[in-house]
Parts: sequence; C-alpha cells; structure tokens
Amino acid sequence: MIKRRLSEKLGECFQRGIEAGFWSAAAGGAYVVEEPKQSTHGDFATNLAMIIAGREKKKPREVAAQLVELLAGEDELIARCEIAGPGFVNFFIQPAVWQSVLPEVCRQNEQYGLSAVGAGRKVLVEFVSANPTGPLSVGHGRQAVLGDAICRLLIATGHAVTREYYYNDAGRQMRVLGESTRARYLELLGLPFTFPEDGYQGEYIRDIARGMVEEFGDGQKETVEVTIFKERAERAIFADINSTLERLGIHFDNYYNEHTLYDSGLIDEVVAALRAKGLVYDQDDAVWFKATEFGHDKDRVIIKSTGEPTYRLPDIAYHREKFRRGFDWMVDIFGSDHIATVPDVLAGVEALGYDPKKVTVVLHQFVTLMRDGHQVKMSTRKANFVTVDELVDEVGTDVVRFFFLMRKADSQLEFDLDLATKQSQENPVYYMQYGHARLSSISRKAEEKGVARGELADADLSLLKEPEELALLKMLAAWPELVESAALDLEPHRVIFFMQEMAAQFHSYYNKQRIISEDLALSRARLWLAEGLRIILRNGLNLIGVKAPESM
RNA sequence: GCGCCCGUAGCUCAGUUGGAUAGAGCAACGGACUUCUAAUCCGUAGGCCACAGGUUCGAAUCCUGUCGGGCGCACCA
Repeated sequence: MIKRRLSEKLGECFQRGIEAGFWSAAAGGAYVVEEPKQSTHGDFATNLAMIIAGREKKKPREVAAQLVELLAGEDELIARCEIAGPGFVNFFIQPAVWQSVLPEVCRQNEQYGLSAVGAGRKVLVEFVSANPTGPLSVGHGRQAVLGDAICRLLIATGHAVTREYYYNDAGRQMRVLGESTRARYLELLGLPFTFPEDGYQGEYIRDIARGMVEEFGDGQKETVEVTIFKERAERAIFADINSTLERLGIHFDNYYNEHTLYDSGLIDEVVAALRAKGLVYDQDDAVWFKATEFGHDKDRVIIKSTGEPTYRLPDIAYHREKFRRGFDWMVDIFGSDHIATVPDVLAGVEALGYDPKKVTVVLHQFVTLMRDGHQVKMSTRKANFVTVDELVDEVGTDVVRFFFLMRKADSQLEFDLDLATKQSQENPVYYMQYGHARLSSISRKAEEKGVARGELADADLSLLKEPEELALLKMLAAWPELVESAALDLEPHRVIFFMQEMAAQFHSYYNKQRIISEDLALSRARLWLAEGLRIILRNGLNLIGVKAPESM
C-alpha cells in the first residue's frame, strides 16, 4: 500500500518532468519501483532515471538529480532520497508512514490482504479430475492442494470461483475396472476367474468385491454384463476419493461428468461445427482435426475408425462448455504428463471461435516420495503406490498441505517423509504455526499481567522505531500486494515464502526485544504490533488451508 | 529425432515484468533457557547461478548452441 502511494507520487513527478521539458514520455510504463535487497539502498528504489537516460542519450545521474528535485516537498511520505550506483534513486520512507500501517491492519483484521482486483470475474478452476479407478495418489494430492490454494487466493482477490472436478465413468478404463472387480468377486466365491491383463491390482478392488459378496452372495456369478461391477466399484471409489478430499479440507462446487457431453449431443455438435468451418476431414475411416491450421506439426484424430471419440474431442467440447457457461477465465491444473493434450484443446476452442488466452494451464511436475533417504518407487497399475490417505494418516493434513505447496508448480517436488514426520525442530510447517501460537500466547500473558494493549487509538505507535520493528511494519504493508500477485500469477508458494520470512523476523525480534516490559506505553505499542503480525500469520495460514493454532 | 519443464551452497529449494555485494531451510561446527512458549534465537563455514557465446548502462533472469535430468510425442486418458 505504501509502495503504491510512492509509485503514484513518482508518476506525477515523471509527468511534471515531461511538462517542464526535462524528458519525453518515452519511459512511461517501462520503469519500476521495487524493494532493494539491501536495506542501505532505502525502502524502495526506482530505475526511472536510467530508463529515461537510456532512451534519450542522457546521463543517468543527471536525470536522477532532476527527478529528486521534482520530488522535493513530498516529505510527509519520503524522509530522504539518494542517488546511487549507476543512477538509481533510493527512497527512505518516514517511520510515521510505516507506523500508520498498523491501525489499518488491525482494523481490517480478517479482511486485511483481501482485494477486489478480481472484480467479480467468473473463474472456473478445474483440478484433480481423476477418474474413479482407484484412490488418490500423491500426484493427485499435490494437484488437489495446489488447486485448492489457488482457489483460495482467487477468492481472496475478488474472483467468483467455481471449483470443478471433471471425470469420465465410461470408457475403457472403467470397463477394465469392472472386469477387475468381477474377477475378484469370483475369486472370493472360489469360482474360476480370469483377471484382465491390464487390470487394477490394488487391494481396494478386493474390498469392493468383498462388499458385493456380502450384498449379493453368489447372486452375480452368472452376470455377463460388467455394469453392476463397474457401478459398485465407481461408487465405492468415489466415496473414497471424496473422503480423502474432505480430510484435506477440499470441497468442489461441481462435478462434471464427461458423459453429459454425449447425452446432450454436444460432442456431435462440436464435430459439426468444426466440419462446417472446414477444420475437420475424414481419412482411413477416422475423423481428423486440422491442428496444422493452428501451427501444430500434425493433424489429430478426434474420432477413431471404431466410431469412438479420442480423449481430445470431449476435452474440446468440455472447454467449449466452460466458455458457454459464461466464465471469464478458465484455469486448468494438470500433471505434466498431460502436457500433450494442452495444445490440442487450445487449438480446439480457438477453432470454435473462442479466445484461448482465457484459458490458463498450470502444469505441475511430479512428486517423488523419500523415505529413509531413498526414493519410494511407485507404479499406478500395481498395488505399490502411496495414497494421499496414507500420507494424511502418517503426517496429518497441515503437513501434507504445506509440503505440497512449498514448491512452485514447475519444480519437481520432493516429499521427504522423514522430515515431514518429525514433530519438531526442522519441520518447516511448525515454524509459522509456532509463530502464531507464540503471538497468541503473548497476548494472553499480557492480559494476565494486566497490561492488556488497550484501545488502538490510545497506543503511541511512534514508539515502534527499532530497526526490527520498522522491518516488521514494512512486511505488514507488503502483504496485500503479495497476496494479489500470488493470486494473479497462480503461485501459492509465494505466500509460504513470505510468511516464513515474516515468522523468521518475528522470532528474531522476540529473542532480542521484550514485548511486555516495565514501560507500559512501549508494551502497548508492541502488543499492537504483535497483534498485527498475528493477523497476517493467521490470514496467510488460512490462505493455504493450514491451521493457525493458539498454542502448541 | 521433435516439443515442454528443469539445472542456483553438501541436500531440498526461493529469487517478483533484466537491477546495485545471489538468499532461505536442512545438514556441519560454536554459542544462548531464573526472564512474554528453546517447536526459538545468535554466530561460523559453504557459490564459475551446468557450460560457451550473444543482446546492453547492467544478465541467475532475455536470445542461440552444447551437456545433464524429468515429462510427453497414439485411432490410450
């Protein structure tokens, strides 16, 4: 918020400089105001003078001097300016400005950090979208938590978010699932059976079959149709997936069944629409989409010679529905193994006359699970993969969510079970939670001692002038902007890094300065600072869906 | 062979549309509990930002190439 104020002032000066004939408007929009890494370089710095100089063959430091001249008279905001290095202008903000942030934080409380940049835009976030063939694996887990955190960020920034889970309960995969279940059912009855070659070997199939034995006895042994087995399996597995998502604190607004696309004729409609535009042709008994028209290296089959669509066609039809349902922005969260489908879908919606730029695909890399210093090998088909449920059993929801979010989506994520299992010390989850607990505890302690912080209006915040205190106040001020950028860039990990930094600064401050002391006025000011920090930590933890404990 | 992602401290990773002397956690070593919670803090050590060119006032960041790792490249999803 302070940065924004400074940017506006700087913009005005830039404008006045143009009017005064110091420089042209060429540098407009090209310069930045940023926070220097080094505190000796001020609270903020701008490269404006260097940009102007570069465009107009002037000396950067001379331009900087003119700029500083124009900024004179802003001493309510700026304590002093310095020209440094190749032509940076460094700004030192008045301490009173930083202190003024605190009442704002405390007044807004839960609201602090929320914004309206989303302007109520309708966003559809599609994630997980696992077909009901088995329990959620750790890869799904990452996607589930990532998607949910992105949704929380988008909601916090004023977007109208719909969380959607897209699935397919028809198709070959599900048929194999039904056959696998039947095989186990017959096996349990001691009857001859043939297990499908690429069947699902997990123990959960046996559990489902056991349920069917209890329900039907041997009443289904003659059943040739695989439907009932498929349905029972699907129902049981979906219930399992949903309970896992529930444990992670994730709720979907909508489940979209691929089947509805067929039932309502939307698949045929898409083919007809593409055909009408001449973007589809028949060859070798199959129907091809002219992906080459959209810069791809080859055309793609959308209907096989068997008459069955490939996955591309429903995917395209589904995304067309997202547009037709009136969403302004569509976010797809996929595992990196689905990368090949992305260009096809985007070309498809473009072919149908929609703007593919309204679709943002977040691809996340895989999760490798480490235990006892070794990678846990996993194979989906076989029984030996670790489920999200097992992970939650082992380390709890907070740790699972935190670990899945602490890397950017682009990075492969190493989930170190040895580290995650540790209840103390080096486990990074507890660092922030402990910060929150400590802050809560201080407040309780103060009340016990009868030095409650009192009314905010009565506190003398100008007493918060230690370097550590000003640094903390700056972090409070930076919070809303951080939330906004993390949201718009769909990068929840930034929230974690910010909060870790803030918790670190607080812990350090705590060890150096006493909050509750003999000096009542100072105590009150510091207690309000503590309250501000607590608010940010709690709001931040809420954003990533991790609990903010009052004590630990 | 082609496309996408990645390569930063011993390990796991940050690094905001190109900015000033490249950071954190863990691991290692040495310290701090009579005091608001030591699940904490302070200090030390650790680097050719894979490599080579290029773009410019300025590159971990942008471009090209090379090497190394991951994921894809179906009339599977």
